[in-house]
Amino acid sequence: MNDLLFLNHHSQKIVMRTKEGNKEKDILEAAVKVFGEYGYHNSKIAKIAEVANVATGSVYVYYKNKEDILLQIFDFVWSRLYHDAEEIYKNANLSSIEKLDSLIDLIFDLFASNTPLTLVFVNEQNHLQKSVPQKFTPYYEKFFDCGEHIVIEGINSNVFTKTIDVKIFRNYIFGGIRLLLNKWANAPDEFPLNKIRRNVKYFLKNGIVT
Amino acid sequence: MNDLLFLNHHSQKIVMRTKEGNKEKDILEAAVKVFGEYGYHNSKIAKIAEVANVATGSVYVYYKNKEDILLQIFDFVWSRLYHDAEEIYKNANLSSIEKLDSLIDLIFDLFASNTPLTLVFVNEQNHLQKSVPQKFTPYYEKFFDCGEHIVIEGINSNVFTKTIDVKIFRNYIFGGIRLLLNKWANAPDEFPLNKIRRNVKYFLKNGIVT
Amino acid sequence: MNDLLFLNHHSQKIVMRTKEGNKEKDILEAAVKVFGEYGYHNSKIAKIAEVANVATGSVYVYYKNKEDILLQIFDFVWSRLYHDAEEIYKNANLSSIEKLDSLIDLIFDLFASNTPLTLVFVNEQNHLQKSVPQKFTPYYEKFFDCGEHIVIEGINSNVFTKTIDVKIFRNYIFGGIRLLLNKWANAPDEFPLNKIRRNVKYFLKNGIVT
Amino acid sequence: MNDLLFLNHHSQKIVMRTKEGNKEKDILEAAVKVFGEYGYHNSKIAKIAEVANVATGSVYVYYKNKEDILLQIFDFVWSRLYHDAEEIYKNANLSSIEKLDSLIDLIFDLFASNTPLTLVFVNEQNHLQKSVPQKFTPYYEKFFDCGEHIVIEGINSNVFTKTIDVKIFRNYIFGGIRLLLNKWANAPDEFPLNKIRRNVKYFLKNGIVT
DNA sequence: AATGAATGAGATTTCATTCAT
DNA sequence: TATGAATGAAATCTCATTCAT
Repeated sequence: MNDLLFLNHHSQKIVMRTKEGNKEKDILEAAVKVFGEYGYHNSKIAKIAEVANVATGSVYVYYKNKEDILLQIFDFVWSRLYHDAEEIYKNANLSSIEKLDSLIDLIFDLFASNTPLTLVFVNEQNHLQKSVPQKFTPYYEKFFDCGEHIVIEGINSNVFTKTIDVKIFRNYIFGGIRLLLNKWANAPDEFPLNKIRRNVKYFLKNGIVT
Repeated sequence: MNDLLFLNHHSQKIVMRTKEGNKEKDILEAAVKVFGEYGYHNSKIAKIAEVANVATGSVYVYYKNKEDILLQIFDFVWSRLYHDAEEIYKNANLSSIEKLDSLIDLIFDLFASNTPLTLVFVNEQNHLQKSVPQKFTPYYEKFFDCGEHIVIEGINSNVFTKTIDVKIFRNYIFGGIRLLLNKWANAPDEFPLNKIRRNVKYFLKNGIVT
Repeated sequence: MNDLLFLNHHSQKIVMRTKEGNKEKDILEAAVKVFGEYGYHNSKIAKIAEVANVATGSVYVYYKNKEDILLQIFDFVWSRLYHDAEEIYKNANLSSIEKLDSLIDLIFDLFASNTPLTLVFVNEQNHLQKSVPQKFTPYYEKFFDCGEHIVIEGINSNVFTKTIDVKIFRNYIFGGIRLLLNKWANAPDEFPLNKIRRNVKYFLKNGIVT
Repeated sequence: MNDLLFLNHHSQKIVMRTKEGNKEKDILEAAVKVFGEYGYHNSKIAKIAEVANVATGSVYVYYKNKEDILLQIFDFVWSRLYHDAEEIYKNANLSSIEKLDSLIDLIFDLFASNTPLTLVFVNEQNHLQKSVPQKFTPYYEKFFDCGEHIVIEGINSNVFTKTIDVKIFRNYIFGGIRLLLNKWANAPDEFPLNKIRRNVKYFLKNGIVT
């Protein structure tokens, strides 16, 4: 979560990096590491507290419960993705193809420097969508709507084919990217991010038939 | 899991369908239902036993532990996929494109009639690959190798482009299909399997640029 | 709870006293002791299990949670009181005064040999009526209705005075008895049960004015 | 607790009513409300602080711990009751019967305007007498001694019967009143205080036999 | 093989109390 | 005095697994 800003429960920006520390942020970052390493269900609150260098009880000062922590992580990620995606969508200087490429870049750029966050992102979303769908971040849908609009624009301007179903297409790409991010996070040397990025851009535009 | 054969721990075919029932198979099928509905971590052995109509303790007569049940499910699925994929691969009457299409069909055909199995397949594999990678079914790799060979064949015969990285391609497709199967299993009307199948075949061959 | 029968969750009589033991009953009796000694809120499930000579988890095999145990205790007591009270009420051979005296005896007889049960009875009912009133045993109201009917009978036959409000009277007596049972349970020598019993019968009939 | 004086830890009268407020008193009054509503064991210090409009930590500036707050409440109540009872006892103008009636009135008058205080009084005394008997307010015993003396006076002057045991009698009445106060506090319309008062005075003097 | 009662380790969560400011 | 973030001990409850029958 490096140099990124994010918002706490009261929508105040958490940017403090002073000596006194920022426990809310420390805990969230620790949770990302722990969830990333062990998976949500095998992660213990005590371990998160230990990694965050706070007492167990302190976790509950900032987060309602274990699930809430995961919820905040996804809220952070999808909010970022959505806001950046919207900017791309609104950018009149970009062609449909460029917008789609930028969208791909956006995702890879966000995760490029944060393996644990990637692991949480690719592995734990199902849990939340199953268990507390009503509380799941609204940015998720908004992001996809944004992507959909870009594709529809491209179809209307005859750059993209009419043949495809947009809803299916968006899930197809996202599923593909998600699994590739997973592979990268587990074996960065075998699956270098830039190679993945290049291939994905090619696949989705041209397919593989010569 | 209907009319499919599968193998027990001693690699004996389980086909018995006598009156007394086949508890090993009953338990596995019950587990698929329960894991599919609640997710692996929220599934209780007692619930699986109840659905299978056996006593809790009986589950441990046939399976070492909870994880082992999941392992057997994936072993069954990937074994099926691998064996069928190999047949396609070896079929001299098919072109590379036809083989690739058949591979897609293979997957969709397997899951078409079994929503719970689909849900387990798309949601719970990560768990096993994280937690017991060394025990994970060898058919998984074999299946993908098979798919890879088909693509390489196509590249060599100039039907498929050299531009792509085969390892990345295979994960890209599989990730896309996996997420789409998930969507279908949760909302079959919104995501009809045949529409998905048709779109996927188109995407992977042609991409979306006109 | 000595030689009394009581019913388990499935309304089966629990009378077994064999070597194999009867854990459901053991736990309930242990709970009476522990609740009686420490009070409900300061009683630990682990302590109850220890006293009952079972594992902590076994408590939850038979009881939904801590509150459920208390609920079963009160259900047992009030069911006993109600059923015995009804018999008295229906007994045509007794005068109204004799019925009232028998009602008093009934209560004292039930608790006479069981100090811990008395302590639970006099100290912990508030908790349940506050926290889970909807689940509280129906025998409680039924018992009091019974007592009320006896008093009304007496009023109608001019043995008891019209001056009183029956609902107030019933709570007055019961409150008085409850506190006296408490005193007895804590200091049986200072407050001998038979002396209490004799006094109570006198008070409620004659008052103290000469 | 309205216009009543009470004493702080150093036996100084707390009467200050300045703008800045009187936190010690605010906290005690808040505690009465919170204990009354939730019961002692389900009341949280943080909630008391919130109701008192002070910080959590401030509670510990004035009270040693949670139990101490309850102790102060009972000390306040029994001190009031004792001092007023003593006045009645010493009043040479009253007959024994009048004194007894005044004692009843005393109790009802104290609680008449303060439902939460009543609830604490009738529900939480057991807790203290069990858990910290050595620290329980001395006014409790003194109040009862006072009542006892009044009854003994009556017996000696032949107004009250010799038949009764005074210790038992005092607990009987007090138990009855306590339960009735409870009923009133929970359903003031069903159990109007004056009706209760009238009935209690009648019962204890005349009993119910015509 | 089949059972299901019994186990007990373990994890989440709560909250009275402390203490640095 | 006053604060309220931080603490961490403690307790309830869960449930995979065992084992005597």
